Amino acid sequence: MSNGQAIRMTESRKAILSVLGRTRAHPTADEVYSMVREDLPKVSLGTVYRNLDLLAKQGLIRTLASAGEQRRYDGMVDDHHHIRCEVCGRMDDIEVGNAELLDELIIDGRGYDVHGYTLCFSGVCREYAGNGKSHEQNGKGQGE
Amino acid sequence: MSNGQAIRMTESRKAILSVLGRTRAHPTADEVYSMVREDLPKVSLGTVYRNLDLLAKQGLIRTLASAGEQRRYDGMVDDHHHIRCEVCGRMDDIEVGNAELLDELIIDGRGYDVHGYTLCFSGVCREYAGNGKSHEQNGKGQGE
DNA sequence: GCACTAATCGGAACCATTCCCAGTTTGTGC
DNA sequence: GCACAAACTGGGAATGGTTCCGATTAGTGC
Repeated sequence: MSNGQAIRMTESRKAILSVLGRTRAHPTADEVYSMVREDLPKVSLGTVYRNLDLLAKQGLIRTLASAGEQRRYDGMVDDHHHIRCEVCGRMDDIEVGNAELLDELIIDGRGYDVHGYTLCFSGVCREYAGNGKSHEQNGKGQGE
Repeated sequence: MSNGQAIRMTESRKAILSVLGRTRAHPTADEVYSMVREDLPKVSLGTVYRNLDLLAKQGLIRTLASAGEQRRYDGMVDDHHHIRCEVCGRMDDIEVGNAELLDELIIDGRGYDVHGYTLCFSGVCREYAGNGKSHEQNGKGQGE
């Protein structure tokens, strides 16, 4: 999915890639910002946003989906899926069987040229599970 | 999925349900707002947001996922899936085979109590397909 | 009608993200 | 190393979706 056109690898871009490469979390833009500032204290938030966007377009990182939530970024670009905690919003990788089954699922694409899909699970992470709170989001089908 | 506790069905809530019930589009909050204002010209945006949220919690409508995008709402709460145009952002329903296969897919939930999943396809709608523009988003796996 | 609660309005506040622009850095040809 | 153009950056302002808040209105039980 690289964009053909290679981009110049500046200090700030290297720092962003390094930050995303060495965390297994899926940080938001401002989390990336504060981590990058440990290496490059003068970097600006605008630069972080601009470069996250650019690196995602290049296919070097990945942007994760979650409606109305802050955008999150992932340094791993190979094919894997995620689960989001409905309580605290953290995201983890999740191991899934043969999700490529999905490729054969579409019956009627309504005239769309289908490129891909987002598959994101939702649930409650270990930290918040079983403490009595009922977090009934949208259940099966189309999570929040 | 209803919340047990029934809510009072006020004019503005009825109007929102009616608007969502008679469109097959998946309007954003401010599209709902302007449609509701045709019936109830004095309704405020805050009320629309509050009630969309409330109705979604009640399971009477559904909130649709799409990272960094405006939230969209759907009056159909039964189990179906969506496709989003990468160019113009519109969302349509899409017909999918036995997506309940997904229920058996999870191998390692990383300690999460898994509640459900979001499955949203991405592509280019009829209107923008085949006009030479290359819209290479994130392809297969984890769309934007 | 009265008291009480829930819902609403309108606008301000909030916050993630994008835009703008002057200044700096980088790459290229010499 | 020097000059030049293009790309990049920092800082801050602007934008736009969403939430919050105080005052007002509507609904409910008595």
